[in-house]
Amino acid sequence: MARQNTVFKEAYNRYAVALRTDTALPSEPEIAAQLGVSRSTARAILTRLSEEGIIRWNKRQKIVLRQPTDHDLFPSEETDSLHDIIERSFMQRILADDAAPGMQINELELAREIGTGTTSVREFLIRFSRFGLIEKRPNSHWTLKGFTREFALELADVREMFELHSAAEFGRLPRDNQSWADLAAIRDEHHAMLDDINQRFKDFSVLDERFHLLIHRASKNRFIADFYDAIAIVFHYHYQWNKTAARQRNERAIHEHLDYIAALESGDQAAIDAACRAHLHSARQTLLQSLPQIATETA
Amino acid sequence: MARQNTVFKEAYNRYAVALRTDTALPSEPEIAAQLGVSRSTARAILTRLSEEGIIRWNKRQKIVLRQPTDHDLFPSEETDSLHDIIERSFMQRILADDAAPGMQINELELAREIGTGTTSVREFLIRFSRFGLIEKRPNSHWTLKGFTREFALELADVREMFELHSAAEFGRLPRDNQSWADLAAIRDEHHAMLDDINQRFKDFSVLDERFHLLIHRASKNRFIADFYDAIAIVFHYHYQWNKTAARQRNERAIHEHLDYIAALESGDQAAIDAACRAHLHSARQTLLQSLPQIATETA
DNA sequence: AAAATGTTTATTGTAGATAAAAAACAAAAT
DNA sequence: ATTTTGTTTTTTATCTACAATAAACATTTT
Repeated sequence: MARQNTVFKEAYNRYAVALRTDTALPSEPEIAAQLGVSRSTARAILTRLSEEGIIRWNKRQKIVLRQPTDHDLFPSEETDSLHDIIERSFMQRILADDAAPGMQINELELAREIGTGTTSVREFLIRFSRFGLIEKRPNSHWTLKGFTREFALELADVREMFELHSAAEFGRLPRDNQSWADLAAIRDEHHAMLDDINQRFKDFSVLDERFHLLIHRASKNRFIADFYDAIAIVFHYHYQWNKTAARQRNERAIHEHLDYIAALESGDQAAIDAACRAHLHSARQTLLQSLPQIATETA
Repeated sequence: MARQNTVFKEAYNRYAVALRTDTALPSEPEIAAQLGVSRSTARAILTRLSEEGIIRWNKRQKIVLRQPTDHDLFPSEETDSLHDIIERSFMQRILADDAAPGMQINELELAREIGTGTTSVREFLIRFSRFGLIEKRPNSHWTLKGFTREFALELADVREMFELHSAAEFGRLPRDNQSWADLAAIRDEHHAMLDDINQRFKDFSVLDERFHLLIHRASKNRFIADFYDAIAIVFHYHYQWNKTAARQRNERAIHEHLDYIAALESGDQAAIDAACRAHLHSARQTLLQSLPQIATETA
């Protein structure tokens, strides 16, 4: 097998669930653009929908005959991209308790375990190496550096430098910039979450990511944006496996965010700096507390 | 061909040139450690040296019979690692005048031109992408973002944040730390270069890199260190193709370095901050002036 | 016993092949 | 004339295979 058609299957599912009986579908290029795939893939979707009797397709005429059922969709195992499968599987391994810093990472073993070829694993590891959690010795194995206290501190230091910079830039944005409207929307979502904190505290991490991403976008700096992507992925998996005192921690963070947002909206650089520092300081504490207690760097 | 034996050939050359007639060679593990290769490769080297009549080898006895000549060495084309070949070839392309920002990068075409497989090119591009000069659209081509004014400004911003941080950390190092001795040595080299500036101004870039690397090491932060690696590679190629007003520019930079070093040695954080800012400001100007004038981002 | 050499095994680095997906080209319809 | 559909070509993503290299194991030497 050279390549799985996961792009097709995933897009097919996405398109099928949105279909409504008796409606007419747009042109092929439009469908392709909607789904973010090429027209070739869009046509493959239409072909399959037609074969399954879900639409009647004749050149420009595309009529939805019936609503697709769950039975028509591809199972979720077949729609995940190989990259995502490897990422999940790998993160699970390195965040597991038995993954000690200094451990060797074997490409072939990983590939066999995941049920994939070595090339994909190699490429994943190369991409992943920019997060600073693994390191390669040339012509030899990868080494797991691990989610240690040192890692957390180094990450937090860079994050603070970048976010102070981005926040200051944000404060300088002209008032008619779209980001101010986005910020106001996010502010309102914070209030809404706070009103129903007991039910919704679990949704905070998504909101948190959106908030910080908005701030970092203001810097218009590709290195800062890339670094925040890395942080977001690492945190995503880390907090998924380490859910401690989430309710209280998140409520506190929401209040800090609201102070921070108010400072941004005031446009007062000193206030922005202070509010940003306050939040980053407590974010650092949260991160350090979430670390597995055993893990210390094996220099 | 699965893999070229460039590791062997490069290490063979390195070892051969250091041989002296009538000396005895150390044990295999020791040779391997000296060269930074495995014992397997070290043995391959000894085998070849023996076959060529350069040494007499019998178990522990390894006597150098004759000095190897240039004729005994492998030609330099055969000793470069594939990664280096691809890197050079690629940098040449993207720094060439006809490489306009927004241009597509074709893996297969690049591979054919370099005379290598696509896998190696792909892996190179993935690694190279962290420098922010190229970008990938999933399932589609790479795009050259190019050495533009935007790139230079974003790079300079991050560099300044990191170096101000590292310089402050350097100032806090205990006086018995090895870095202070290294700094003094580099200070002396600056003076020596200044005394003979007309002859030696071309060697400045190497000294410059060592100086800044020493500072960044003080931060003990893997993200800062990695970023400086990226800067160093980009600058290495960039200044190789853009040699403008090197004499004057370098002399000025040496003076700034000496001020900066004096500030570090004083331990006065305010002085360090000021000297660091002064140098970074002029480094930014140098970088901007070295840009090709045509290149502006195609958003 | 510890270190060196001799031998075998495991792992990485790279080429080549192939299906999926994108992109380009050609013909038809508004 | 522009957009849409039909068809072909190009390019990417991924698997498999294999030589180079590293690493492990076994034997010998000091």
